[in-house]
Amino acid sequence: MTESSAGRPEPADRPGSVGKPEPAGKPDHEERRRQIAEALLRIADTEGLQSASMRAVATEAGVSLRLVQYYFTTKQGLLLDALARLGTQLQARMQRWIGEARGPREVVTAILSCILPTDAESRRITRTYAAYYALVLSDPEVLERQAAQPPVVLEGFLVKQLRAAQQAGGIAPGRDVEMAAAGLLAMVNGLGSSVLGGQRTGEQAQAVLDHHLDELFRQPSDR
Amino acid sequence: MTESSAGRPEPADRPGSVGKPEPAGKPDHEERRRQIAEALLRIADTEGLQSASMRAVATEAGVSLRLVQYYFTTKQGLLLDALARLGTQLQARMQRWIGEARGPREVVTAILSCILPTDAESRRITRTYAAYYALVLSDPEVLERQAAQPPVVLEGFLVKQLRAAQQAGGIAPGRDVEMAAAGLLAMVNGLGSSVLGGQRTGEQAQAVLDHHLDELFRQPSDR
DNA sequence: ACAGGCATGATACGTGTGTACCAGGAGTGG
DNA sequence: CCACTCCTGGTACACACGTATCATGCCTGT
Repeated sequence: MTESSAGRPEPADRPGSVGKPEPAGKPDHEERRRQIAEALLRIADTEGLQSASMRAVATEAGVSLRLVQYYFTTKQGLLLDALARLGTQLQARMQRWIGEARGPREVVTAILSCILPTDAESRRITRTYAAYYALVLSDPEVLERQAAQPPVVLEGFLVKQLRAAQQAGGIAPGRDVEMAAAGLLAMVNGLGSSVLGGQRTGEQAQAVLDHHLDELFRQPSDR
Repeated sequence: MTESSAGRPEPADRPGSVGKPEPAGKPDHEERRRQIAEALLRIADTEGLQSASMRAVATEAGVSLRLVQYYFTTKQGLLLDALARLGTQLQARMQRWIGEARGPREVVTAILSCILPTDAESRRITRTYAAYYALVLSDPEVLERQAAQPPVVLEGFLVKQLRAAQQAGGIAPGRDVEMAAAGLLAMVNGLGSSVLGGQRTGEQAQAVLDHHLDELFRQPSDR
């Protein structure tokens, strides 16, 4: 049952991008898979994963049930593939945000606040991740690696950035940046949950984050 | 569908605690309900809510399916009742922890670290809450009030304690205690998620929390 | 032109679900 | 003793689910 998302036949001989933009003969496998997986993610976002049956996904994607079965043999395969795509989307968003940042402090701010559900895209991503959360917890081994990788590598990256900011003099040298990184990441995660739960708006969450970043980046001489 | 957990007939004439500890004639309604609801929570903890069918709950509780139906007419009723009980359990645990604390700082520490999944009881409670999380998110209005109440009142209480600590001189007067409370609570929530996700041990999460509490309670003269 | 395989549609199957129905036992007030 | 209400067991129903099966179209290589 360790079926990876690359377990399908996957013709392997991609004809490249030569002419013929779709003569309705050979459909683009990857495009189809994307279309179906995103339908699943859309349902997970709006109605939760428990409403994402194979039939519902097929309807949402505008294809027949058989097609969903064809491109993703089993439901678990579909769930895993969609989760991987969600991870890719988040990663792309984060790199986009990081790219616009100048200097270590802005990079740190970008990393953290790009996860907060403040705009439509991040709300969607966060809600969808939340939908997967319970599933990942109850399915111990299979999904653990797939989903537990991002957080740990992200935390390492954050530590690196904080250390850079510290050496540049933006953070007091006495600070333990590993502890700070772990705390900030957990805080952002928790803030996201509270926004999704309706106890806070995205702007309020952002304000809390900003406040703590100000606190972290305050020089001892500022007081 | 706004059926509260008190929607059952509820004989209303509790005979008090007079003699007859159970002649197998009239069973104790509340005791039965507790037994069944805790079976549901046990399943939610170990296998997730999606495995908590009426039949599974009945088997786990050692009663017939009909009994579960009898005491909780509908499944939603059972889910809500069990969630309310879970909240009560967490509240009881927290008051127990707070009771052992002397001084405002210890109260704050107790509030926060009693949520962290470090011992068996808190692991159980946290996992079970996590199992409910997706359900609450996808069911907007019905469950929102039931579950969104604790966090907001808890945050208010935390603010009060932090302010007390601040006036007692334990926290620098310049600190915004409301922001600090929101951040800490979110951080504890996020730390709990990471422990459940297996990225951190309970002890490591506790260490992160302690570090940030040290930071918050540090006097300006300490540096 | 013809086989062969890829792609897709319609439908069936077995299972598990929440809930409803019916029948009977046990205690109690008249 | 007789209804009467409160409990409890067994079972049935309708439905939704994931998956499997059969059949057919359409493109491609030779």
